Amino acid sequence: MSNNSMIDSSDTAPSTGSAPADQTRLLLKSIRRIVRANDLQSRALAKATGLTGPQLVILTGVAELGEVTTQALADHADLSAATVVMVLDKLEQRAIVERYRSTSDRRIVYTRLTAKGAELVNSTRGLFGAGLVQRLAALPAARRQELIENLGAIADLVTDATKTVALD
Amino acid sequence: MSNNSMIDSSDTAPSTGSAPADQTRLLLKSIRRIVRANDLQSRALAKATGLTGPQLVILTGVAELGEVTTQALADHADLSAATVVMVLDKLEQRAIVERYRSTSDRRIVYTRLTAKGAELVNSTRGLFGAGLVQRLAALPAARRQELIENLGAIADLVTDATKTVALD
DNA sequence: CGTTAGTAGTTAGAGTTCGAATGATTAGAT
DNA sequence: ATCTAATCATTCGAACTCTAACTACTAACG
Repeated sequence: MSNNSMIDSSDTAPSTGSAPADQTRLLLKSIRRIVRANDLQSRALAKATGLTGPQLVILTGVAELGEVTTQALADHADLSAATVVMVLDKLEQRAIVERYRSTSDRRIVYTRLTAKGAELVNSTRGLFGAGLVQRLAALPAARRQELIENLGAIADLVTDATKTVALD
Repeated sequence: MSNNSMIDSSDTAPSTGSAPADQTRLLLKSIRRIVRANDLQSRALAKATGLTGPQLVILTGVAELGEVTTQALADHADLSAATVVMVLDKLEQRAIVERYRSTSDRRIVYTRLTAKGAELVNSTRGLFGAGLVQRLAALPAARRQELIENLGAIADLVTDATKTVALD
């Protein structure tokens, strides 16, 4: 199970002493695992429900936010506006949402659920991360809270770190 | 800032009582943030170094594992074998790695670094997640440890949850 | 030996994602 | 009033990812 491969870290460790090289590697590994799980989950969801992960995310976003602009939806879903547009195109084709331009400012496009969309939300919302809910529920409340808070902290950390790439 | 949109949670909450619906939503949100940060970081890295995220991950994997099979690399990097092959194709084109078949079992393909690849690893390894390292180093050691352990636990959780999609 | 099953790697096809460029519309300055 | 700058949404091009075939090869069993 455990592979202590004894990699030569040689002189990679800086003199600062804190040098969490192994910790960083571990963290990056966990992130990749999470990213992959997310992808796999999305595909499985698509097969099971006909809606992919992002489609469901956007759909839920529209359900929660009501009449909503594209950009607001992008912020809410943590996706770029371009991606949101693509997802909305598909949802609109299937008459799950509808879009219309604001009359006061014709640049703005609002999105809202159709009746069909509202139905769909109710029937699929429970499915969204169902396995996760079960596993979370199995944990003590305090532990659950701890995990979620720490995950949020990590998200802050990496989001922030995105802004620092190669500043020499 | 806070939008208490008063969504009708109506009867969605099961009778179990624990029902961490909000917690789940929060967790999924954090996951999407992490996924996105990962993507953005990869693109920024590509622009800065000419190597994309996955390319660097695989490259580092080869550096750590030495002579390594495609599948072992896939496991190490948390990617499918297909993706690894595609990445290796590109790295091989650029003479960063080389591949050769095993003589004892001709199905097996080993990958190893070229001299050029070894050089590249040394020059870019520090760049990999540099922003993250800084931010981690700024934290107290105990806190750092806590975050990393909990992230690992989350990764276990979601990896595991992938196997459960829609079992009624 | 020869057929069958299993394994390692690869290719094909479909889907997501982003940044950059574009079009339309509005707000602001002169 | 008009010209310029900013804003919102969208389209375009490139990259990554996966699963599901497919090929090549080895092993196992009669």
